[in-house]
Order: sequence, then structure tokens, then C-alpha cells
Amino acid sequence: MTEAEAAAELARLAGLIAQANLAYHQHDAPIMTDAAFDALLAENAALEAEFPDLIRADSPSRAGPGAPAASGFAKLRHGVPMLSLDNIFAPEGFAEFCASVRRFLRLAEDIPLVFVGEPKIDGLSVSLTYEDGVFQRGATRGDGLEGEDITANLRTLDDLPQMLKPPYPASIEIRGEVFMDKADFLAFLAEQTAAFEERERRRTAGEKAGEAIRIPVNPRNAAAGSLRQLNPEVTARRPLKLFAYAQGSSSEPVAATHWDYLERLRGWGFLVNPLSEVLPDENAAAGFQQRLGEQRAGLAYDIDGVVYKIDDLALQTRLGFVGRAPRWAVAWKFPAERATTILQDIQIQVGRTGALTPRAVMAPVNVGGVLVRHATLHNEDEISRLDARIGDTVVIQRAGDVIPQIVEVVLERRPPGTTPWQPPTVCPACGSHAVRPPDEVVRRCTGGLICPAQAVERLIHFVSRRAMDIEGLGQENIQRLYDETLVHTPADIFRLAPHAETLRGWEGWGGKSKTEAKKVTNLLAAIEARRRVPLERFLFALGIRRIGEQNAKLLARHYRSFAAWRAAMLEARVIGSDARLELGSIQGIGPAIATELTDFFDEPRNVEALDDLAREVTPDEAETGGLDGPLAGKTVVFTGSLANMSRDEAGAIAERLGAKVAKAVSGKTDFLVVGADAGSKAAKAAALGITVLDEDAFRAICGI
DNA sequence: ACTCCTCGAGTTCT
DNA sequence: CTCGAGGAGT
Repeated sequence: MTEAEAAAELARLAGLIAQANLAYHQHDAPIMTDAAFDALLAENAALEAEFPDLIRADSPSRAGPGAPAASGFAKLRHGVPMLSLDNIFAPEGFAEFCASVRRFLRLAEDIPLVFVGEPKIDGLSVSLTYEDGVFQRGATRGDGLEGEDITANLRTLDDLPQMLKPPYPASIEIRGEVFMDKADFLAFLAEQTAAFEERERRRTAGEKAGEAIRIPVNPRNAAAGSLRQLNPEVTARRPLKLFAYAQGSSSEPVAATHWDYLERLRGWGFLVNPLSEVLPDENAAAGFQQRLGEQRAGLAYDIDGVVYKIDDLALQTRLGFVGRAPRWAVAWKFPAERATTILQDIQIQVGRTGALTPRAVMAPVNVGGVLVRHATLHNEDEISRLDARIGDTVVIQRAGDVIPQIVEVVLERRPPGTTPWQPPTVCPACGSHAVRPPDEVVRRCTGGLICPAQAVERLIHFVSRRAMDIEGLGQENIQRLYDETLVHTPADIFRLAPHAETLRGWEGWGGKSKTEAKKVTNLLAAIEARRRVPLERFLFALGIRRIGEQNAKLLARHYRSFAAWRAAMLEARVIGSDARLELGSIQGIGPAIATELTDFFDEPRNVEALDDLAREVTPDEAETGGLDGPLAGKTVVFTGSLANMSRDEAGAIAERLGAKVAKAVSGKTDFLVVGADAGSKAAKAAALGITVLDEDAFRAICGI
């Protein structure tokens, strides 16, 4: 291959991979299988190895230090999703977890459940890919499906083997935790604080100050910041450590139990947390939890709990997943850190759909290293349950998550003369009635279109990343454009261009610094770039209640074009009309969602605003999604473990070919695809006379 | 009628 | 990340 051919090929690959990433990332239908995607990456890597001079600035591998820094990090897909764990906080929770495992496996009481207990370090999960024993790339957890490519930074970690010690599988993904020791963190904190003060001194003295210094708030934050450095040399100077703890995808099985797998990790040259233990039965967990709890303060690093995993990998496979969490592992967290403070006020926020949510304003207090000022109170029931009153002393915690919550009120310290908090009867933003339907939890503003708070929230939703994705238009800018009466409806956004000079006159939008000067230009360009959008994004952006990403996708797939959808919705306002029946027949769209849509179209001002918008924006027709494919309209169920792909992956392929993927076999099922160790579903399918396919037959139907 | 499960909506802080 | 509600299946 000549240089010119290679350059062209690399350009083509970069384009394809970027496209595939985009399609996957935006939750649209992926345009290729994971295997095909990996093949493209491999091809790209091979070419780059052969023609190192031709490595592109936007190379999908982004492996070398020559990678450009400007736009942050490339996205990298995980071979197997990085999942989150269910959290428990007490022995009862663990008992319940074990019971559900036993129920699922139909395991008798006298057979012990063997677990591995591992300290849960408060750091950053990373995924590391090795090909033929050589470290290829690494990524952050990200949203679980894909993370950021931080290969260059990970290479600087002493604990990360650049090469595995043999024997190793041809290709393997390893999961690990990157963290900073408490002592290292304190030293780093002191260093950063000194640098910060030095910078302040220079700045006030009018000297050149240099780049801004960030002061980390906790070890986790410091580790995260260090790994996200654009310059790997900075990361190299940070005292980061790595423990390996799990497996992602692998070209071949490497162990029969999780414990053996940890041994393999050690053999390959990884550090594995030495505190991990095999627990011979479930009763050993509570003791382990307590021991670690006692050791916790003396450990070199922060841990926030213990992860318990079923040791037998075959059982893990059988147990599988619910939603985003495995059924074979839980995180047993130590009690959350708590703090007390004063509840100063209860504010009411108005959401996009008019939901009124109370929000606690408190005297700032440090909880687990973070200064907390606000907490959500969820709804008025929560407030009455707590009997929280303004002026009360309250206990707050940041539990397994990040979001602070009020746990309880310290009644002994309640000042005299307080009264129970009363929910508002009118919307604080527009004064319309605020009503709470019986049997519902949220109170809503009835102002709808006239409520300015809802209007602003709808606009923010409209431009948000998962909707129209207009870069440069965040909450603050929208609020300002709204207040200055330049933008009151979504369509107004697309009519901003004539006001460019007005915008440039605003403080912070004008011109002194270089970045400011381009702000308006960039914003207008970002807006222009969104005059064409996929139909599903357009529908989601409208912000109709109950029409989120998934339901928008269902509608887009079904009606295909904006015009067809619009016409159908207008007709569907008549109960019993063909259009209404058709709407209700869409899998996943029930009466509540249908009514929400027709209510929207019943309001003439909504239709006006919609048509106004449609004059500015062209929603692209949705892809056919295999409407005439072999699986079109069929309901498919997967069971057992498939050899060449995960069930999720197989499901995604089937959906792309127009199938509906269900969890359980029923009379409506058309095909059951069975893998190894299939359970009761296969028998049931046989009883119902449903076509049963093995993996090869399924692949043949899909043409792969 | 009851039980999963998925989806939508709202929220905090860096 | 959590909660509540809708939808689908038993």
C-alpha cells in the first residue's frame, strides 16, 4: 500500500469510527456490531503501526503523546458494559440479596453461597485492553457503555503492566480502580494549595499568573483530575495507584471462579487488593464487613464499603443482570457520613413539566469533604414525613450516591413558634393554581404555556445535549436570552442571527478577550448546524410530558416522518379513531402516553409553536429500522449465555432488524434464541410450540 | 390484581 | 442516582 492510499484509508476509518461512535453514543441504533467496530479499530491500529507518520490528529486510537489536546478526550467503547452495583447498608439488605440469588438459582438452603469480599475503594474505575499481552488502550467508566480514552495517562502509572506476563489470552479487557493514597493526597493538597496561593500573589501583584490551579477536595477528586489531564506528563507526576479487580470481555475463559481470576491478575503482573478474601458462605460476610469497618480508618486509602461477588463464574453467568446492575454482586456500604445544620428555607422550583419540587436551603456544612448548601426534599409527602420546618436543625447525609438528603429533624433543637410547612397553592413563578391530583405525589403548576419558569425549563431541555444539542447555549444563556425577550419559543433560537450585534453588545459576549470575541459567532454557527436533526431528537426536544428519549424513538420509528406524525397526532385526538388505535398499538405506548400526546395537540398554541419551529428546523426522516427484514415485527427472547456475543448485544442486533426483544416467553413470542445453560424458558417455549433457534441459526437469520 | 421492569423527571456538586 | 408511574406479562 502506498502512503497516499494509507492516508486515504486512515481518513476513511477515522470517519467511520467517529460515525459509529456517534450513532452508539447518542443512543440511536448502532450502525454496526461491536465485532465490526472492533475490527475497524484493529484495522486502524495496524495501519498506524505500519505508517506511523500518517497518524491523524483525530485518530480513533489516540494512543500516542502526539494526540492533540484541544477537544478533550476521544470516546472509547467498552467491550462489555461497566455496570454499577446495587447498594445495601445493613445485614438485612445482604440477607435479602442472598435470598434473591437463591430464588433465582433455585438453590437449596444447605448449599452455601461462596463469595469473594473486596474492599470498595473510592477511586475511579478504568477499563484496560490488552492485545497479545500488550497494553493497547484504557478508558474511564463514563456512562458505563463508553468512557473517555485516557490511554496516554494510564501508561504513566507504575502499577499498570505495559505487558502481561504469559500465559495470557489473545485479547482481554481488565477492570481496575485508580486511586490516590490518603497520605499522597494530603501532600498533593499542600502542594496545590501553595501553588494556588503563589498564583494569587502574582495575580494581585500584576505579574503573569499562569494557568489556574485546582484544589482537589478529596482523594477521589484528585485521582479523577489527575487522570483527566490533557498532558500525560502531568499525570506521570501524580502519585496514582491501581488495583485490578475484574474482567471485561476476553477472547477465552481464563478462570472458573472469581478468586482464581484474581490470582490470574496477580500472575499477569497486576496488584490485587490484598485485603480481599474468599468467604465460604454467606454468614461470613457480616464479619468481614465489620472487620473492614474497623480497619477502615487505618488503611492507606479511602474505602466506602465492601463489594461481595459470587465466586463461581458459571453462577455469575446464570444470574446475569437486571437493568444496569449484575444480580451476582452487591456493594455493602459503610454508614454514610452525616452532619447537622440548620434548615434556613424551603424553596420551590418549577420544572419543565410544571412539577413543583421543594428544595432545602441550609447553612453550608461539610459532609464527606464536600460543602453542601442544598438538598432535595423530593415532594411534600417527604417534608411531612420528616416534619421539617424552617429553622429546624436537620441531619443530612450523602449516601451511596452524591446527592445530599435530609435524614431526620432533631426535634429537641426545634426553636419555639415554628409551624408545619405548607405546600404552595399557587405557582411561585406565574401565580397559576398549583394542584396535586389525588393519588399522585407531585403538585403541578397549571400555568402551562403562560408560566415563564416552565418556558425557560422547556427551552433548556430543548437545547440540551440529548435533545437538540446546541453547543454554547446553557442554562444561564437561555435565561438571559429569555429575560431580554430575544427567545421565548424554541423557534426564536433559530431567528437569533439578525440580532448578532445586539448580542455582541452584552457584557461577556462582546469582544475584549479572544474567546469572548468568537462567542456569538460560535453560538450562531452551532445553531445553524442543528437546522437538520434526526426526527427522534426533534420529538424528544419538544419536551412533551412522558415523551423522553425512548418514547420519542418509538414514535419516530413508527411514523418515520414529521409530517406523518403530526397528521396522525391531530387525528388521534378523537378517541376511537383509527389514528388513536394505531398510536395505542405501538409497543410501549399505552393510554397515558397517548393522552399526553393528544392533549398537547389539543392546545392550538402548541400546534402553532410546533409549526413555527418546523419552518426553521427540518427533522430528518427516521431510518426504516429493518421494516422489511427477516425479524420485522417479530418478538424475540434470548436465554442462556451466547458464545459470541452478550444477550444485550444480540438484542441490539435483533432490534436493529426490526424485532421487539422481550424478557419472558409468552404466547406472543415468535422466536426463542437459546445459548448455553438455558433454563426454564426453553422448556416453556417448546411447550408453547415456539420456534427455538440456537445461536448459529439466529446469526444466519441476521446475516452475520 | 399483582409483579417485574423500563422509562421519565428531577436534582447536587465539581 | 432515586423515585414514581406506566406498560407488559402472569
